[in-house]
Formats: sequence, C-alpha cells, structure tokens
Amino acid sequence: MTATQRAHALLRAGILDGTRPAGSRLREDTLADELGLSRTPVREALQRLGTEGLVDHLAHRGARVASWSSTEEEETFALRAVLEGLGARRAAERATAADVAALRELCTRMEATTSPGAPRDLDALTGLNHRFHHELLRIADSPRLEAMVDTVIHVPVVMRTFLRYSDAALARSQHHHRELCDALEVGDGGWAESVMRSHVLAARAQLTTAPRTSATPAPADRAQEDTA
Amino acid sequence: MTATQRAHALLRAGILDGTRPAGSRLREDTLADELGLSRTPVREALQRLGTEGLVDHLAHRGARVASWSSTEEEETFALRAVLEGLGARRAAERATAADVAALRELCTRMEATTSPGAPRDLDALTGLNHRFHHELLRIADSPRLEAMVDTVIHVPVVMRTFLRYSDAALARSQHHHRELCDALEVGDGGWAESVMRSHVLAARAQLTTAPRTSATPAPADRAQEDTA
DNA sequence: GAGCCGCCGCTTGCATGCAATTCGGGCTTG
DNA sequence: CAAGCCCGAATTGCATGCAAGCGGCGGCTC
Repeated sequence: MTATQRAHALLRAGILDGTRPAGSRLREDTLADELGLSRTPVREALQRLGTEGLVDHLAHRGARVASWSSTEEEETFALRAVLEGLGARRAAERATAADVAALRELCTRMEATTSPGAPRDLDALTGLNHRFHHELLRIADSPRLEAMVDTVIHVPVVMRTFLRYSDAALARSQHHHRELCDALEVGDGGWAESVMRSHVLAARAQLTTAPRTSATPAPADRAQEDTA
Repeated sequence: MTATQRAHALLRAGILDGTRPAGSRLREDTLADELGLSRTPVREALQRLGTEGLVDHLAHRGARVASWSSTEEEETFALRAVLEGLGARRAAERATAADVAALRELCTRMEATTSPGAPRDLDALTGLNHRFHHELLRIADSPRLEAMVDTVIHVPVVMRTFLRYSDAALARSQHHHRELCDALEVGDGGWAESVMRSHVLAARAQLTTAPRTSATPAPADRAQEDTA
C-alpha cells in the first residue's frame, strides 16, 4: 500500500470516528509528522478527502475537518436513497441465483446477531450490513456508481443509526434486506429500487430520533478500507 | 487561479473535446513540459481526474485517458437521471418566484436558438441548457449533489446528444424544461423529479441513434491504440 | 530449443527546499 | 481616537532530486 493511501485511510478513520473532531485544523506538516510521512502524500490525501466532502480547504489558511450539520446528513441519506436505489435496480437486472444465495446467507447471519437472547453486536451487524450493500453494488456492475456510493456512506454514521434503532426498526431493516433478495430473485428492478429507497429513508428518519441506549457513541473503530 | 486548477481544466478540456483521445498516455513529466508547469500540479490534476473517472491510473505504469464504452456512457446517463431527478425534487421544494422566472427566461432564449428560420446554434443551445441545469441545482441548494452532477456531466457529450436530436426530440427537450418550470412553480417535487428523469432518459435514448447530420462525428470516442 | 532468472530502463511515488499568498497586529496619519 | 496601511509570521503551493516498483529483454541453464 502506498503512503498516500495509508494517509487517506488513517485520516478518514480519524475524522469519522471522532478522533479528529469537526472543525479541527489539519496542518500538512503536523500530520506528516504524526503519520511519519512527508507532506506530499498527506497533501494528496487531504485533497482526496476534500473531494469526498470530509474536509474543507481554506485557501492558504489550511484545511479543517468539515462540520456536518444535521441537514447535511439528511442530504447525504437522500443521495444514498437514489444512488443505492439505482444500484438495486441494476442488481435486480443482473443477479444470478448464486448472487441471491450469497445475499440471503448474509441476511441469515445478520438475523443471528439480533436474535433475542444475544446482546446486540453492533460491530458485527454493521460489518455484515456493509457487506450486504457492497455485494449488491458489485452485482450492479457499475464501478462508477460503486465509487460514488463509497464516498457518501460513512460507516460510523451508519453504526450510529443502528444505535438508534428500536427493536421494531431493526426488524424492519432485516425485512427490507429479505425483500431485496426476493426482488432480485425475480429480476424486478422497479421493486428492488423501491425497497432500497424505503430502506435508506427509514434509516434517515432515525437521525432525528434520540439514541435508544445511553451507551457511549462507541469510538467506532475501523473505517472501511477504501477500495473504490 | 492555481497551477493545479489550470492543469485540471486544461487536461479535462483536452480529454472531453477529443484533443487527447481515449487511451492516450498521460505522462506526468511530458504534460508538465507541455503545460509549462512542474510535475506536482500535473500530478494532482491527474489524481482528481481519476476520481472523476476521466483517466485510469495503472500502478507504476502511468495514466491513460479512460475509454468510454457505450454501455458506460449509458450508465452515466442513468446516474444523471437519479441525481438530477433528486436535484429537481429539492429545487421544487425551494424555488422562489424569482427562481422560476429566471429559468423561464432561459427557456425562452433556448427556444429562440431553435426557431424555424435560424440555423441551429448548438454552442449557444448547449450553453443555455447547461446554465438551466446548473441553475436548477443551485436552487436545490445541495453543494454535495451539485459537485456529484458536475463529475458525471461532460458538456461535449451533451452537445453530441443535441447533434443527434431530431426536430421533434429537440422540441420535446424544450417542453421538458417548460414542464420543469411549471412543477417548480407549484412546488411539486414528485412531478419535477419525474420530468427530469424523463428528460435525461430521453437524451440517453439518443446515444444509440445515428447522428442527424453528417457533421463531424466528434473524434472523441474511439478505442485506445497508442502503444501496445 | 525452451523456460526461468536476473538485470535495466522507464515511470511514478515520496521527500524536501523555496517562493507565493493570506491574515493579523501594530504603527502611522488624518 | 479611528482608520488605513504596511510588514511579518504562518502555511500552503510549486519545483526538483532521489529512490522504489514494475515490465521487458537478454542470458543462462536444463
């Protein structure tokens, strides 16, 4: 892995998990020092984070971690709704039986992490959920779309969403996944797109809801590897 | 304007207008020489073009102008359909009377460029059309969405689409613009989104149509061939 | 004669030094 | 006393040198 990629991954993780709070300054030489690199790869990583909307650049006055107002977060979900909706449509038009089987396997495992007795394992659930959505995009076979979704999905935000889910909302989320599998199986793109939109917009509705537990906002580790 | 921005603009223009054909190599030092800059800004511009999908990077083997297969171009239009559809919906939810008036003014001017007697002025029409779509996104008030649309709309491609338009298709395009204005005026987001989708998908349908005139087929799209 | 290994050139990737630009503070002047 | 200007510090933006990685070609071995 190149130094630029490392810098990008580390900075992105730090921003998303709250280690680098919104508004904090990101000086090239300081970061280079912190990460044990030179300014060049740090600079390139910052530029890329800028295009992803995670940092703001201010002329010659340095870069800062972008602040995400709640309305901007809602915008992000609106974007996800249409982009992942398109992905689901395309996936339905292309999915093979094996693809659907793989997705159903992920559904089963997700359901296992939320079975009554077991404590909620949000890490596992988030990971599986992420894999489900990514697998769907892989089936959709549009690298461009995949890359765009990657820039708008920030895993820790998704995890915070799960934190807010009531049992009923969590169950609905799982039902959406199952419904998507069914739509893919019969190749109904319109159905798949519609379900995916519902799925994302349902998640958005949780943004304005109080967290379900008072658990710490979980210093969510791991930001996904950027594969793009 | 910074050197990086200049390099980005020049390279992008060259790629889109066909000066740099798909598949041609883009060596950092050669480009730096051509543009009278050093490798650093050229390098940053190339990276940015990479995230925009206009160039492909091949590890330590250099960058090349991306080749756009016809299916990829169709994917781009599908992306535009959902993204601009969302933009139209948001615009309808926010437009003021003055916004609608400004858009209608643009419609009038577009219609003037296609009035019976006048020869088709595609440059003017493309420019006005671009302004119309951009104005709509400005009204939508979502910088993130605006940036995304910018990366998927490549003006010369749109112009080639106009080249293929029959008189009837051109008239339909204008009617779509008018209809969008009406939807914005009454604040009907669903209507606006629907019309915008139709508008973009109608344009996509022209991709597989033979050009209307025998005007230069725009040397822009052709497979690689450079070194092998 | 064919296959594999190692060397070499080409190009990017990274490091570092210098110039350009912006903002803020203090001094001068009306 | 207020306002404008100028200068300085801080930080990015750009240039250039150096090294690492990758592919191709030739030679060596079997």
